[in-house]
Amino acid sequence: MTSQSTPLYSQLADDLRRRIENGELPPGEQIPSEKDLHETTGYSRSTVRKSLAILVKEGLLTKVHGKGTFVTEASSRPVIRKFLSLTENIARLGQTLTTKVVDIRWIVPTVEQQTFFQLNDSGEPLLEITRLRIVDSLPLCVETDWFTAEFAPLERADLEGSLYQILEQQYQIHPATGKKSFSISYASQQEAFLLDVPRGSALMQIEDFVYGDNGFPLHISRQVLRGDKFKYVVIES
Amino acid sequence: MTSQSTPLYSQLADDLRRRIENGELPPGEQIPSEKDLHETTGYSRSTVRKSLAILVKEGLLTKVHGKGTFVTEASSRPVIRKFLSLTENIARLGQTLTTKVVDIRWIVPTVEQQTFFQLNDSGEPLLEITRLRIVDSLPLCVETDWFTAEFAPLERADLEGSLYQILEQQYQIHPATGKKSFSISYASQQEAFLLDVPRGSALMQIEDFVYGDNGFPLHISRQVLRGDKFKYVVIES
DNA sequence: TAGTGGTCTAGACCACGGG
DNA sequence: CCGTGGTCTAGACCACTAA
Repeated sequence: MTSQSTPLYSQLADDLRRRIENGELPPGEQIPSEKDLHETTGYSRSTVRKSLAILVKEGLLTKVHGKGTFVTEASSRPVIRKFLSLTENIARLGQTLTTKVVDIRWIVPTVEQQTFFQLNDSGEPLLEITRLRIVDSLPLCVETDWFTAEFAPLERADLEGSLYQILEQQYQIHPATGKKSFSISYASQQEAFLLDVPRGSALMQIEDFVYGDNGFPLHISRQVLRGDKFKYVVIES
Repeated sequence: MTSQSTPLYSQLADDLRRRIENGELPPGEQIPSEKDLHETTGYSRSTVRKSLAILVKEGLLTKVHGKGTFVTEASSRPVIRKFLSLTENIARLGQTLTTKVVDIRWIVPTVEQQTFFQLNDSGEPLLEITRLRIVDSLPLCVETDWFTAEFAPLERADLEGSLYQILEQQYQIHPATGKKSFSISYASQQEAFLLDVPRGSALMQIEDFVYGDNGFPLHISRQVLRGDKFKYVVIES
């Protein structure tokens, strides 16, 4: 009854994720066995297993064959767990993330952007949002996001928080899959100013091409961050 | 009959992967439907789906609801698909990767390394292998790998190819899960020389803490690469 | 409407860990 | 030995795409 059309395994995964982040299921704790969850939820074991697989992939749960499933120790959790989740991940580390909107404008898409968004040559512009993200008063990164006109209302949204949350709550869209690339770029004048580094400094550049869970292109994101001050960690499995 | 204890879904995934890399299933081509594969292989649809999920995760296949499953276009494939797979991924792009062993030595582990490998304070040394990897005569990265004494025979192996292959063939161990981190470091004298860049140049640093499929710590790898010349791409799903 | 992939079930047997 | 997670099956119904 939580919702109508979201799959059962997503609902169960969301529920467990919430209980983990609440502290109800603390790190190191063994969670109920698949059989238990099957019985208490009424879902089949396959469905339960699919839920757990999601959380294992996110690094929140660890399975041990023959023993059970455990909440991953905080120390070995990925710092950044999924797309656009800077906000919550920073919060979990007990640090504060503030966001300042630097610029919002409509731009003519590049060829690469046109391809990704499957735009005709109709000259449809893209919404470009540039924000500065600051951790504990230290500038972390300059993030630029591009959206299609479909998301025009974002222009008037409160962008000083988590874009991820806005997308979920106002559009019922969850970033699902995507392509992420890492490279090095050098600080432009604006980036140097915002990040408080010399112009031309080496920055880590992370580009995301993100699809929503409906399979359609959602947005493009480009972050440039001070790679000397931060590490970007991902868990693979 | 392909093998005895490897799961059916792995066997099917391996088979399809081989057919894709052979060119038998070219990029863009639609592969047989899940129902077809179920009938021709005799495996259940769930098992077939699990195989496909693996290849989708690796970026080799793309599913489209209502249409079918297709071999991913080469242009949108991840450059580096899994741990230690530089060799095969470069090969797929039609480029040649050569490797030169720079240094092999036994070193005293750092605290971080001791923790990962679960070493006692017995002073057990680690095998450190440093190699230069060159793509089409352009130096790509300096890779340093650390192993426990268990892998001492590596010292006398042919290290000018794929470490990944040696581990699979001689130790029957497959890199499975791990933690990867991205940051920026600056070229040391040796790195500058090997990569043909000025000393102090910004390099992309990728650290891997890799576990084998038996769940035990396998090795640590550190790569520093010319982030101005290459992008490191990962597919998320 | 026919064919595709997406979700879900109920049940079976195996492999591993620890008493 | 028991309880855990890992693999696998046979079948059902739904949602999407395209003719």
